[in-house]
Order: sequence, then structure tokens, then C-alpha cells
Amino acid sequence: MDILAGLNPEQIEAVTLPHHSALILAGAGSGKTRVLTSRIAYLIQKQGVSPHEILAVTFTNKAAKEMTARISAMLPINIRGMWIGTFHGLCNRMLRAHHREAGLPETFQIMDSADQLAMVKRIIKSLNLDDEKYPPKQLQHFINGQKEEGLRPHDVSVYDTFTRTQQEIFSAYEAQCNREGVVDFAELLLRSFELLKRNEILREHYQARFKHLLIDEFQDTNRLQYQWLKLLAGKNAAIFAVGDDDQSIYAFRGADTGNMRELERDFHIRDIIKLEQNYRSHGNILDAANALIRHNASRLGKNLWTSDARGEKLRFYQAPTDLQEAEYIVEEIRALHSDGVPLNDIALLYRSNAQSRVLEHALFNASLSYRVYGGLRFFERQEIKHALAYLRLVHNPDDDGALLRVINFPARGIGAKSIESLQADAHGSSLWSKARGKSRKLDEFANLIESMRQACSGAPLPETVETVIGMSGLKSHYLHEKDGEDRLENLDELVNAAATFESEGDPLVEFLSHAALEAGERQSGEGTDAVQLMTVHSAKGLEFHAVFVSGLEEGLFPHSNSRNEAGGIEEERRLMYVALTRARRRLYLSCAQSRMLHGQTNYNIPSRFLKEIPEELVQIIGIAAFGETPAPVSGKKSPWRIGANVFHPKFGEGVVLACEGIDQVQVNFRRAGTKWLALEYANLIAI
DNA sequence: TTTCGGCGACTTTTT
DNA sequence: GTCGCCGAAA
Repeated sequence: MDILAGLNPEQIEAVTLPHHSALILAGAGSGKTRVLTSRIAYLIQKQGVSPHEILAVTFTNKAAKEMTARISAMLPINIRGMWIGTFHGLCNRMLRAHHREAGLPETFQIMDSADQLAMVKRIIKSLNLDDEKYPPKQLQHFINGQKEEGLRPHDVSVYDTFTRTQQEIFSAYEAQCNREGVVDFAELLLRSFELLKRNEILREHYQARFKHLLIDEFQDTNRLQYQWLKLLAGKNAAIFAVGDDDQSIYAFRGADTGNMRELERDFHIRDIIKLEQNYRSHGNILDAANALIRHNASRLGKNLWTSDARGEKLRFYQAPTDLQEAEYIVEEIRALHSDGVPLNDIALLYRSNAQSRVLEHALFNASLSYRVYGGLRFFERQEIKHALAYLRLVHNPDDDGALLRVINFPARGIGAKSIESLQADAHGSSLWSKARGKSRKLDEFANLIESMRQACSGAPLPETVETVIGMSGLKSHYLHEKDGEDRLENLDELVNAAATFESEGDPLVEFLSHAALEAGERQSGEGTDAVQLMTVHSAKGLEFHAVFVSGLEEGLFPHSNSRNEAGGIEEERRLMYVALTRARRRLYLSCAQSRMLHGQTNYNIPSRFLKEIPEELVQIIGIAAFGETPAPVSGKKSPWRIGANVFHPKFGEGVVLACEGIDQVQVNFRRAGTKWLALEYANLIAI
């Protein structure tokens, strides 16, 4: 098979680049993954590079799997020796191999975010700090932020007592992690980074080994990830970074597009290859996306084009209420479906999860099947986390987090009091080490764990899992619980997962790491023909025949919180760009004049992003006449209608919330807030 | 120890 | 509007 067949000139240039570092700016739908995998195939097949010398890194397990699958389809080689995976997966692999040099116990465990938060809470309590003043979530964010900057507690610059306390919590948190032999996600990266930095032998070993580092979604890398890559690359490796600054929508979690410019500098990149030919969308859709993103000042600059037809115009619908918006969408979905578009080729996108409810409701009433992405993943479910906690205890009873999770689940009469006194006692050592000889119930628990350990020692993984689920009492607990059937099914599924799990070393350790690193699918009911509902964030990387972008209102999209953040609006605009470029053939944009949010009705003006799309690309499907808005609460003859957009010389733009009689209106001003105005004096202008 | 009710939060998300 | 957490009552 010819690797280059069917590639366009720019793609071929990227795939066949000589051995020096490169940055590939790959626009939406420009065949990014294809270029990445073709590059790997080209290196191996045409350049005689050994799979052993290649490291390819992605952000998500899904992307890593897809890359692996595509490469195996292209090359008849065993890709085992290749390091393909997520940043965290590869760091985990490295740390397992060199746990001693990294200062970790051989069978260290990985905490997911929820585990981490629980530990932060414990630390704050144990330091007798007020969790109102030191919200655990915020501290978790602080700790992760520091680690992603490569900072340890002693590196934190302390300039006030608040930061001092944060640093102390960070410090205590680290001590606790070390004591329990657990690491959080950020720690995987930081440890791996420090290992390479300090250990010259290992660093040189890996630098000599990996001649090619390929990075997917480079715009999403944070500082630490970039530093890790830089260290791994050394002087001789060639970096092949693929990314799109216009699709950077994760700055809020530390992604730094500045890394693209740093890469250019650090690796003396001569030319940036731009992949601008789009194979996904019709012309009008691309023109709209291009016009929108041009409003962003900080870009590397790129313009998508297609050889495809212009296609249909975009369709815009402004509904009086969110309910009517949903009804309109449902009607259009019906029409599309009867025209033969499969439901699962239709996506309904929104900015925030809270918006899905109205849409779900309308779809449900119309008996259209739908699937909502988001929600709990398999390994995050309560019953699964409980079972995993027992497994962790079997493996390492000093894991306080696991012990606390299940010491009284199923209930065995060990309440808050007993746990508190145990914690007071343990001070500096593990809870397990102090569990015996305090009370009959605690002894019974200790005996239970001990006998579970014995029952599991030497047993194969699936049997261990089954034993633990049985002996712990989880099974009988859910058997007696009224809605426990699903949970029991999930526990069975966990045994299945263990049975099909392939490991190279200690099966239990690897299974537990797998559970933390790969929390499983976020959706259920795969395979059925159903409309896809998701946030714009989760739609990244996907494409659909028809896409509805709903809730295009100021305050929602762009989200109001983004207005005060530096670069916030630009990130929202990139998000909008991602939303638009998901559509292949048909793109609907909609908004509502009034919307139920957080239990109260809001009146918002249409999103500024709508104005940034050239009119001639858009077909306006009946802007709801103001006459159709719900009648004003009172005042039959008020000159203003609820929901009308107005301008006040002093307060600026706003929306009419209510009318009182003929001369009073309540207006929600964007800047000045909500005010009652006497029309006799206020000079309101319609906009 | 469990359960129930009140209160506050509430953008996006992967590992 | 709804979820989750915390504190008080059963």
C-alpha cells in the first residue's frame, strides 16, 4: 500500500519531512490524524526507523487507540515496542519501569480527581483548617496548578499568610501521598519530568532511544507537558507536533498555545506547514467559521478552504423561549430524519450541560431517541469505586483513602466517632496500622480485610475481583437495596473487565492503574440510532451531517464568566469555531429571547458571534416576531415588549424584563444591572 | 447510624 | 430546577 496515495501536496510535505522538528498547523477537518499516522508509517516503512525509536503522544485514550488502530491497519508490524499513548499513560509506563529511581514504591497507585479531592479534604481537616476559607476544590486546583508549573511545595513563593497556608496544605498533601504510596495525575507527569531531569543515565538512555516524538493536539499541552517533551527530545530527536491554535479550548485547564511559539524557537523550526484544505464541510460553513475566527487577534493565521460545493446557507432561528427553541430543533430533526439522515449523524450542541434538559425533554416528547454525552463513567460509579477501594486495600492496606471509603460501607457500625479517634491516633502513620485493638467492630473490619488478602493471594485477577465483591458484602448490600440491580450488573461487568484485562506485570496493580487512567466511556447506549447531545467541548474531533448549535445568547455563549477573564472571549470564540466546523452539510444556529436558567427566567440578547458571521451566508428562519412573546405581565399598552433589546443613553444595552402600566419598564442592562425606568424620563431606543 | 430536609452552587474536562 | 453536601433529628 502506498502511504502517500490520496494525500494532498501539503499533507505529503508534512508526512515526508526530513529529520528535523516541525510544526503542522492542521485546521479542522484537514486530515490531521491521517497525517500523523501516515508520518509514522512513512518513517518505519520508507526511512527504516524502528518502531522502538518512535514515541507518539495524545491527550485522550480514545485518540491513542485510534492512532494505534490506524497504524496497525497500515503496517504489518507489531506496534508493541512503540510508545503510543497519553501523556499520563506514557509517564506511568516510565515510572513503573524506574520506580526505584523515581522514589516510588513498586506498586504505587494512581488517584483520580475524586480520590485527590477526598484526600485534600482530609488534609484540610487534619490541619484543623476552615474549609470555608480554604475550599478543598480550590486547593486541589492550586496543587495541580503548582505541579503543572513544575513546582514543589518548597518552590511556592509565599508572600502572604493565605499562600503560606496553601503551601502548608500542599506540603502535608505530598507527605500523605508518599505515605500511602499514591500519586495523582499531575504527579505522574511531574515525577517523570523530574526523573529525566535528575537522572542523567536515564535521560540519555531515552534521548538516545526516541528519535521521533510525535504529538497530537499540540495546542492543548500545558507547560509541564512541553518541558517533559523537551527533555525527552534532547538535541537529536525530531519533534513532529500537530495542532490547531484556533481549536485551543482548554486554556482554562492550563493548555498554553504559547507552547507553539516556544516550540518554534526551541527547536529552530524552519517552516510551519499549514493544512488548510478541509475535507469535511461545505463552503458556506467554512466561510462562516473563517469569518468568525478572524475576529480573534492572537492567531497564527490560517484559512480553511474546500473544493466542495458552497452548499446550503446556515440557518438561523431566534425563538421567543428556550422551550420554543427546543421545539423548533425537534421539528427540524424530524424533517431531517424523514429525509433519510440517520439520527446519529445529527448533533445537538450547547455550551453548558445545564442546557441539555429542555432539549432532552422536547426530544422525549417527540419520541425521538437521543443520547447524552457526559455524566458518570464506568470506573467513576459508586459501586465500582467501592469495589476498587477494597481491591486497593487488599493490595496495600496503608491506602488511607481506600480504607476510609469502605471502612463503613456496607455499614458495619463504624461511625464518624470511631473514624475520628482512629485518625487522631494514626497521626503520621497509616490508619490500618492503628486499626486493631481499639474496638470489636474495628477488629472485625481488620480481620475481614486480612482474610480477603489471604483469599486473594495467588488468585487470578477476575477471581480476586469476584472474591472481594463477595466477601466485602457489597454484593449482598446491593442485592437488598431496592434499586441495586444496575449496580450489581456493573459489579458483574467489573469482573468481566478483569477477565478480559491483559497485563504484562502484576495484574492487580495494572488493573487498578487502568481504572484510574481510563475511566471508561462517558455515554451509554452506543450503537443505537440516536440524536447526539453534547457540549461543544466534547464535540471536538467529531463531525456530523447536521449540527445544531443552540443557546447562542450573550451570557451563555459566550459564557458570562468568560467576560472577566483575560482572553476569555477569544477562547469562547474558538469554541464557537469548533462548534461550526463540526458540520458537514447543514448547520443550524439558534437562540432564545428568554430562557429558564437556575430556576429563573433570563432575558438575553443574541450572541455577538452571530453578528460575526456574514449575513449572506445565513438564511434567517423566521425571527420570532416580538408580538409572539409572552404577553407582558401587566400593562396592555406598554410600548415595550418583554424581551425587547433596548439602548439607554446612560446604562447602555439591555433587555426588557417587565412592563408596568404604560409608563414603567424593568430593564436588565448588561453593564448596569436590572433597573425600573419611567419611560417619561428614560430615553429608551430599540436596537 | 441512618435519614431527611434545607441550603448553596451552578462553564467547559482529560488524565 | 436539581444535585450534592452538611447538619440535625429519629
